Amino acid sequence: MQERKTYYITTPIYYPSGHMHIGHTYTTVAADAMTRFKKLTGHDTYFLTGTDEHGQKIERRAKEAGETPQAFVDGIVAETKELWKLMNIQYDDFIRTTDERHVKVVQKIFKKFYDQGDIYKSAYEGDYCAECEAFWTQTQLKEGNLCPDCGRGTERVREESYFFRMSKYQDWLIDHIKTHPEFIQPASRANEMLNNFLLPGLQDLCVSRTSFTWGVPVEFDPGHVVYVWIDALSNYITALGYLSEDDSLMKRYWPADVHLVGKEIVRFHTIYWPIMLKALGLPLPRQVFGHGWLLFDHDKMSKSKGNVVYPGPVVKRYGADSLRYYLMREMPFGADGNYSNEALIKRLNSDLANDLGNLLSRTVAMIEKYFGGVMPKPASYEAVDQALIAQVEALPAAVEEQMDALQFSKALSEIWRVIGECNRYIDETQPWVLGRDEAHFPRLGTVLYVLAEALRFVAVLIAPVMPSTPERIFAQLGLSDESLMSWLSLRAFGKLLPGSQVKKEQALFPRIDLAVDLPLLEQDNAAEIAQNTAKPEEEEKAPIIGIEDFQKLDLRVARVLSCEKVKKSDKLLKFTLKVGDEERTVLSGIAEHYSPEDLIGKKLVLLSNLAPRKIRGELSEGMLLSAASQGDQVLKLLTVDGDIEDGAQIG
RNA sequence: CGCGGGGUAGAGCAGUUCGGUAGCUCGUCGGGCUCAUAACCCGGAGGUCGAGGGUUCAAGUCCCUCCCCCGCAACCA
Repeated sequence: MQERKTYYITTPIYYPSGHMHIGHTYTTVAADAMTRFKKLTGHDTYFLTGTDEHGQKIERRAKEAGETPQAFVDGIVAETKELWKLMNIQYDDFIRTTDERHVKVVQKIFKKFYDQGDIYKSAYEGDYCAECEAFWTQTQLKEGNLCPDCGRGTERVREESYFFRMSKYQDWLIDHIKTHPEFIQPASRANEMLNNFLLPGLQDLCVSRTSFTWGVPVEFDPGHVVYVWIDALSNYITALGYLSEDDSLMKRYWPADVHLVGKEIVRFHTIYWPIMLKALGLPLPRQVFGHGWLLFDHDKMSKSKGNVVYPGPVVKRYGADSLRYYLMREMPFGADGNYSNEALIKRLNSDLANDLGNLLSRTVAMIEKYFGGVMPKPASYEAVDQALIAQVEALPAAVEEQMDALQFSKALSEIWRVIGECNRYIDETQPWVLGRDEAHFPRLGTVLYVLAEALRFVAVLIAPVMPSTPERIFAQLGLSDESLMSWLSLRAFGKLLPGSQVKKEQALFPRIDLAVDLPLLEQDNAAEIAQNTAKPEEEEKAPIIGIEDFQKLDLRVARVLSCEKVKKSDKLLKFTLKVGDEERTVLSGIAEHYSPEDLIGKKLVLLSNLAPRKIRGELSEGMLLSAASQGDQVLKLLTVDGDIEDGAQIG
């Protein structure tokens, strides 16, 4: 017996600092659909997902919630697993970076790298934002050394760290990418990696930290924990038992066929990860597929903007299959796409209710009406039948071709094209006319049989994306023989057995009233956002201070003499200010909120005794005060009420 | 000139590899049908393909210049 081909697919391991939203769902559904398709076509599949649970941000969130980091992530992970269950996701393994099996192997890998000279000890210096766990360069920081991402303060940190010698493997990797065009998909991302990172030269990568403890300890150097790269990326092999007592899964499934990732982490998977694998002497994954993002109102989903969408409300109303269909159908896999509840409802109505659901409904209804619910026997096929049959028979190969390229949307549109053909076929053959005369019943039976058999093909082919729907279709068609629900059964048209009892049931996908449901969906989602952000997002309260602390600040009224945009910067404005008889240059990161010409002559509030600092090569002598809403959507400069001379002291 | 992606009908998108009648879904208007979930089928209207220039018998597609939007710039799917 020939051994079945294996297929190993992974999602990224998600960061459980908050609740999983529809973006995570998108990736995971894609992996699940792909796994189900490969299983259907006879592969030995393995589907891995999980969570990346270490790091300072988790440590902090846990503290805010008054929990230990482990208890905190346990809670999120439990919810995540519930969500995947709700979405009908069938993963083979859920790896957590806090699993002992993972931790032990990460330590072994780290040690191995160190022993073979890929990792060396040095020091890292930079401006660090503890909230975002990110180092920023001077040019990236906002005025006042604020983190460009979250707007909080950063600190200058010098930290002893271990580094990975990336440059050593650079030429090998460039060669690999160039000689394996299928490795990075879509192909445009390969150019991005080459031009942005590889060809200019790789910097050595910082792979340990001492500034926090919530991570995998470096065994041979207490105080260090393994930083995200080696910890997180290696999940794809630790889950298979690499370097453990039982590595049979590793032998069976590695290298992975596809790592499914969002486009923002393509870099880590196509540069760091291959280099790590090379250093371990392991083969590389065959493909890293960087898919696009689900945008909301053409904007990135983010909690601070309050535009996150959670899958719960949609699934509760319309079922997991509906949401899965929409996610896989609406946009080409790889490109960004817009999510909106309105588009969702329209798509469900037209494709699922009108086209597919109604096709089944009218087919079954006619078999009941004209044949007492007994599946008729086909007589001879006419040209119109043969044309449809040819399309149906060609469908599995077409779907397979698109699925193999992870083009879910195209695969589905192939299926729906045939569904459209079936609806047209009914119009052409006019079965209700045939039904008026018993002499035409053989012909009528043929037409209905062709439709039922076409629906069987459709039901089998949509199963990877919509796993619960096929059985509902089969039930109505009176089909219970499982061998007729397989991929192999689609080799030839006409396997459906006449004589079975069909049964019309309630609509597969009832039509949705947009006007009624849209507000309800938005309401439910808003409620979920509120619930999910209630606890952890509380702002830290500033400590109570005495007047003497306040008096350290020298606040002055400053008149804007001139103001211009700083070149090559999106956010910076350069001000020349009159403060009494002094002139000052100050840079401020507010260009997204103000036009320079509108500010000239205004009287603003300046913190004048802030230590000067170079920003973009210019010396900034002070800081203009402003008020900002959360996430900086709205930002307003402070000004004074009424007229007063510049230089006046504020207190 | 930091890098990358994008700009095609009212909306959302395909088509650009390799030049040859500008297409799909939704919406809209008209017609058909009555088996079906007010569903289905046919047809119409609607586009200077971001702007300008060039190559060519022929440009959405190739070349040059410019404008606008988005993302990335050491972990947001």
